[in-house]
Amino acid sequence: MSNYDLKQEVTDKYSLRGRVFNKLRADILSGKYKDHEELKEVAIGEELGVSRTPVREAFRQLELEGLIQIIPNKGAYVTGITAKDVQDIYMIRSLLEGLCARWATEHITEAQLEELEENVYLADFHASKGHLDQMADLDNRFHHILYEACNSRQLERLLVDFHEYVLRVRKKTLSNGGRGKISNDEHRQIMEAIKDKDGGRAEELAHEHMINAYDNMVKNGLYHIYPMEGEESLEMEGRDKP
Amino acid sequence: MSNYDLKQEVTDKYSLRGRVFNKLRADILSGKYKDHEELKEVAIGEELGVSRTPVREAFRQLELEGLIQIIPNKGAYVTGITAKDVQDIYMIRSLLEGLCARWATEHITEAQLEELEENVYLADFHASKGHLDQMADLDNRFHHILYEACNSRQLERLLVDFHEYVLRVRKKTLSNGGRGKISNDEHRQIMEAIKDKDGGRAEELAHEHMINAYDNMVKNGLYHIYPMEGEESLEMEGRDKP
DNA sequence: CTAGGTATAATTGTATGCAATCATACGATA
DNA sequence: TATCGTATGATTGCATACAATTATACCTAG
Repeated sequence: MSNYDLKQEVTDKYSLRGRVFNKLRADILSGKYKDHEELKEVAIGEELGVSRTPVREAFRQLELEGLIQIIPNKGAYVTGITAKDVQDIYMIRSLLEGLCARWATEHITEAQLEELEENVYLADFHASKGHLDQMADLDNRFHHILYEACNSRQLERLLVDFHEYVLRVRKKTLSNGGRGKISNDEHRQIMEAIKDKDGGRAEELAHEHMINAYDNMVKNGLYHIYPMEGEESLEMEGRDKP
Repeated sequence: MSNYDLKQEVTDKYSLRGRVFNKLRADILSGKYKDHEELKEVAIGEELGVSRTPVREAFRQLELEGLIQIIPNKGAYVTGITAKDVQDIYMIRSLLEGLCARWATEHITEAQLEELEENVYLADFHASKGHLDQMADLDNRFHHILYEACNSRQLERLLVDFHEYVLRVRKKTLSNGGRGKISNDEHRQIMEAIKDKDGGRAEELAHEHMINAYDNMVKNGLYHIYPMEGEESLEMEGRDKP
């Protein structure tokens, strides 16, 4: 995986609850826990070397993210994620990324615009060199700048969430063929539309960018639902297990 | 308030945690807790007559909904909701309701379509009679049918969530002037577009319907952010407080 | 042999205790 | 007087104990 770390994990990374949450989410999205599988508090707790309390708190959050369903007094059941979910999310994202680009056009600061330009410029360089990790970082960063620039807490929260989600089921999308270069060209167009204060064009370009990304991902089989491959293991590092 | 109950509260209503969650969310959205106010576990717990455990679990969920921010080892702080949040949500919703209508056109069942027709027909009657509560129920139900009909877990989850959200800050939007009638006319047009299998038109109509609803709400000052008025009190009914 | 019921086990829901962390106040020192 | 350090209190993080609920197994009656 790349060395890019989202600035804020959805929940804090250093509490037990946060680590349980992130681990379980990763395990669900990566397919370790199968659809409809029951998650038992004590079992999870023992596996991770923690008590039921942080496990329960993590469950509550996973439920709100739609990854598990909790039936009161019965149990927590994995909801999994299907290929259709991924497709739907990309379609939803394509609309929202468009809206985001439009709003960003109206609200972006000079500093943010400059960072966008620098991002595109740098990505051009790394694309030519085939530096995949850096490309992935810059891609993530590009979108996050727009999320911030759109000046909407609500939209930013949604998009950050979806982006997170997608990162987990996506293999290195940019690593194949010329998509890295093409993707960055699309970034450049978006950036220039924003620079020109052409919100409508920015919206349309961002919209298409997302659809292209999805098409490319599907066409090349670059995403998994339940891969079972040795993804980054998200171990509970730094804690002694009794 | 109307006698309409969302089929599923976001979290179950009869556990202590669920009641704490719903109560806190309502109190935040209704303005009982002001922006940046700190929520203390013991204080909330004592107020509601429960221990810290269910309060903590409710906090975790409220954090994910963006209503509070939890700073590890420090505390939970209310994020509140601003007029801009409401506006943004309506703009986001207008896009997603459009997408929902389009997808619903492709996936709606005969039974669902029939319920839509019945809904519009009935609403016409109640509109002429000025039955506000029934109008509100039918309005909610109309949208929920579409949420189900769109055949997308992801989109449904988002829209149900936003709808819930909006219900809390909205006074009786349909109660004024002729909006009830007009709104139902828009519903009819959407329904007919879906019946005609014209997804594009359904999308556009649903999109505009939402923008109209927002405009009407704002123009008439029919929503509140921090009202302090005697909203339904969402008491923790059915539990003895020691 | 099956249906129903009861006892028992397993699991979740809640409360509480203890440890860790953070805020505050007070005092010592420059 | 200002600043740093320490002590104390408040608050959260986690673990565990107990209560309530649900699932399972076994036994009995028909």
